[in-house]
Amino acid sequence: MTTEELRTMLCEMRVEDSAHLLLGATLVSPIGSCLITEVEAYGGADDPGSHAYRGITPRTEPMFGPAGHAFIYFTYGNHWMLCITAHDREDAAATLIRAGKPLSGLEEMKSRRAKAKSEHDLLTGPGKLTQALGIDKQYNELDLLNPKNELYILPTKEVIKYPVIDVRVGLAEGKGEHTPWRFLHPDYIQDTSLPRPRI
DNA sequence: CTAGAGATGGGCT
DNA sequence: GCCCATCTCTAGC
Repeated sequence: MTTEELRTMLCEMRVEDSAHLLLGATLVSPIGSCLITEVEAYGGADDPGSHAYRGITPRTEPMFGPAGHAFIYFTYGNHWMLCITAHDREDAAATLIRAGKPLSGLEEMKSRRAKAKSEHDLLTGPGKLTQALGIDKQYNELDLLNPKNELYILPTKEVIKYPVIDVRVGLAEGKGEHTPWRFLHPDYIQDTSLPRPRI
């Protein structure tokens, strides 16, 4: 699959299928790269757990834009979250990158994550991953399917046939907390964030 | 190992 | 003012 073929698929697929497709892909930044081991899907007007649930705002605008671009937002006073926008229909959608396995730039990632107690702690969480890879608002809305950009994604060589599926993390009651839109790479289940998947 | 709570600041109800 | 798609530290097994 080429990046342009991935773009076409993201445009046409439901967001939960896009999330599944992004498992096992490679995320590259100027700091280093990683294999994507955990993702979550977020929708729009039908998804009370999504920031886009109440419609478009300056912050959520990228979720309503073209597929394959970065949606990066700040939360909890400390953390940047990286999402990849999904389908090009009227409604919003994006996939949150929650965890990864380091592929290159290990030393640079360690120096950016001084508080990590082990290599396992480097990318096992959405805020940890952006900190380790140097991802912040500067890349918001960037086209992630153009390898000429500083931040981009390379498609997985083989689609993960049987992802581990779980409910999404951190959603309050009534916010779609039972929707099974968390996908984990079965071969790297140790490289995913807490809480542990229920399976 | 687990559970609980504090930190922290931008967005919006 | 309240709400977070979180991380880290501490206390207690």
